[in-house]
Amino acid sequence: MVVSAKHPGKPSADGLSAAGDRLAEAIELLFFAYRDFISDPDKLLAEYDFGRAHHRVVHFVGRNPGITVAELLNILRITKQSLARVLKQLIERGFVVQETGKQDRRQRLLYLTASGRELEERLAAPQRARVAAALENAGPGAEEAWREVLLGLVNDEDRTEVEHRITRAPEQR
Amino acid sequence: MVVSAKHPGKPSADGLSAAGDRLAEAIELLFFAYRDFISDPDKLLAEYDFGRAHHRVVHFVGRNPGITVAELLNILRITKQSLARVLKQLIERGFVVQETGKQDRRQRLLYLTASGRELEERLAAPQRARVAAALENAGPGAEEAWREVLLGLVNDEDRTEVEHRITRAPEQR
DNA sequence: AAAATATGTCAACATGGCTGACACAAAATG
DNA sequence: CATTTTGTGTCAGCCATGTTGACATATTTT
Repeated sequence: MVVSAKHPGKPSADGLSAAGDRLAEAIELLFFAYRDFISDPDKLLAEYDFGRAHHRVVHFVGRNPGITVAELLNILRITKQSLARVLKQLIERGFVVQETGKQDRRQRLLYLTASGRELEERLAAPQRARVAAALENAGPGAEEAWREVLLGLVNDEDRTEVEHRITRAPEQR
Repeated sequence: MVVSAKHPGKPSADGLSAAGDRLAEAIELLFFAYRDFISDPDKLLAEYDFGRAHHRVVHFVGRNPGITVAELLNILRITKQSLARVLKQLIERGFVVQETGKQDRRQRLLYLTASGRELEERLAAPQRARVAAALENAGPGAEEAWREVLLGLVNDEDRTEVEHRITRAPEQR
């Protein structure tokens, strides 16, 4: 094979810089993995007339009962107007409830209802199965390495918080 | 600490099912890692008045010179109408060129121009740096495990293709 | 000659981001 | 106690990017 001079091929095509491509491959792999990973719950969400934004809220409220709106915004990194749209629907349709904060009565603490927990469980099941299968297939020890790399991808200034969030019991309010 | 009976806490809060939560944590970690990973190129894209959709096209055309529209659609898993919108802009502004296929003259083979390659490089740089830092920090051997798990997350029916795509030289046309 | 394929395009619509402005209650501060 | 700050909600409008459906054209395959 000859790589066209007019249109250079991928760097590795000439066999000279294959090693330098490993990063590009890793980046691509992350794209493919995420593409399929988030595709799981879509059909189910459609049944509820919900979208991926609803999924994220249900997930993080489920994992952090009593989370405040501000904390949720900090996790999702979206504007409060964007969050309000989906949150309103989840509340109206009885998947999420709000409670006024005891210490700080300005806060609206968010909780899943029984229906909300059921939805969360149904959404999480295929993703858990997918991750479990991938981890099992990769053998023992792979999970630790995998998690360490993912954590390393998080912004430096957010890493501590994420680290706590995925291990810590929910903060008290 | 006492978990409210009215609003059950996360499963791990009672210390009884912490192990079962590992999957949920892994799922969350994937969310956080991807959230920050894709945030890198956004500022740069804004300078060009482009979005993430343009980024994806530039990336995959750059990595697969001469890729057909159909192949690109299969990678991105979007409709041809969605692709057409961003592809048209990339072509009009001189980042991508099309060439009629030699064997099959119906095909439009896609290539980056010099500007396109420059854009691709500028977009990829921060992501490569992020991944490189995460891998280095996780120590030797972590990369292999990380990749294996990510590959395991891909749909069974797509795994072989993805595997080839991230290692193989571009197919001939 | 007819059918299938690769691509392009038009139109309309939905989701979920965004900015900017404003309102209100509660808490924190001087 | 008066003032400022904070947490939240909401209205209005815009934009990017996904969707479906229909149709056109050129080319290849049958």
